[in-house]
Amino acid sequence: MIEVETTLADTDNGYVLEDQIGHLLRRAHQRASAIFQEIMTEGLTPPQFAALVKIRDFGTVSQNRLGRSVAMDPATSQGVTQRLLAKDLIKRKDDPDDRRRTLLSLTPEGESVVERLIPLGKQVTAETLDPLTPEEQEKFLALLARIT
Amino acid sequence: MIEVETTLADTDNGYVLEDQIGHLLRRAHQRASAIFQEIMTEGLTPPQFAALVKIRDFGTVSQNRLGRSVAMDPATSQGVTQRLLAKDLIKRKDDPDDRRRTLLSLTPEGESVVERLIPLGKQVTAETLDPLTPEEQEKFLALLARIT
DNA sequence: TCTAATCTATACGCATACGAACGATAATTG
DNA sequence: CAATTATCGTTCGTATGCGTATAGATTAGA
Repeated sequence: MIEVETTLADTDNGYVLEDQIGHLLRRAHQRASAIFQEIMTEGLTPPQFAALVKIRDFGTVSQNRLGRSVAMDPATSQGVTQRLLAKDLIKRKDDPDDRRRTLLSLTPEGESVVERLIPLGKQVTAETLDPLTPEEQEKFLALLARIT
Repeated sequence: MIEVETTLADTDNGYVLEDQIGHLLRRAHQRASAIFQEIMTEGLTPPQFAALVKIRDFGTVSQNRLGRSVAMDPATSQGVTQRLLAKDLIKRKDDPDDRRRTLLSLTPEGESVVERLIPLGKQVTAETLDPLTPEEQEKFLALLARIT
């Protein structure tokens, strides 16, 4: 994570960067990603882990539908899928019913990896929320979900 | 922004992706960026606008210090600075007191752009927070700032 | 003072992230 | 049924964002 230095002489002007939601979201996301990288193994990134968990939930899913379910652009899905394929965590086959589609599913290794990493995922969530009390955490998540 | 499709058959397992703070932060940040793009002009990105505002606040600042103040890696600062230079919104000169440094400041055009765009920045913030009531907004920002 | 640690800017590689465009295929609709 | 539309996966271009490495400059400490 990046050490942030405070501005000493804010010329202000009615617009303080540090009060803007976009800037705060960017920094909070930065911190969450940094915690993820520290805790998670297998060289998995947050989007890769999210995709993996979702594929497990679906069992079998097209690349496009996977992308929609985790809020990834088709172009982004493409890259994430490629990297999971390269790690042999997922496999693909043509959809017999729709020749435009490719169906994704976990490999046996992918399944065991997901199961093994889910506890770490919970640890990431806990550490990211650590600065807040349990009540605050609940309140915060509820509000955050609404501006999503 | 990306249309998110809900999983129908969550095999769950004690780990629901949609409840994880990292995933929610990623999506909220996505949405905030999308709103920014819709409203802002000049082809400025959120980090570019943040840097511009900060340079205005500082008056004159080294590239490195600018980066720290907006939570950007030195490598990232580099790219953002390059693009602002290419748009002629900022200028650079060598620091006479420290030959490692380069001092950044706004060009006249940069100054007028910042002043013109700040109202749009406020609009972005307002729209991003729109799903929440004013009291909720205040509470949310306070909590968000603490996990930053 | 002279060396080691730090700081600054830069460069490269990898991974999101999105817009735009494209070819192939499906679905719709007139 | 033919023509238009929509969907799916892919590729290209641009912009963060971080890790790592490097080189020059500066500072701190022995």
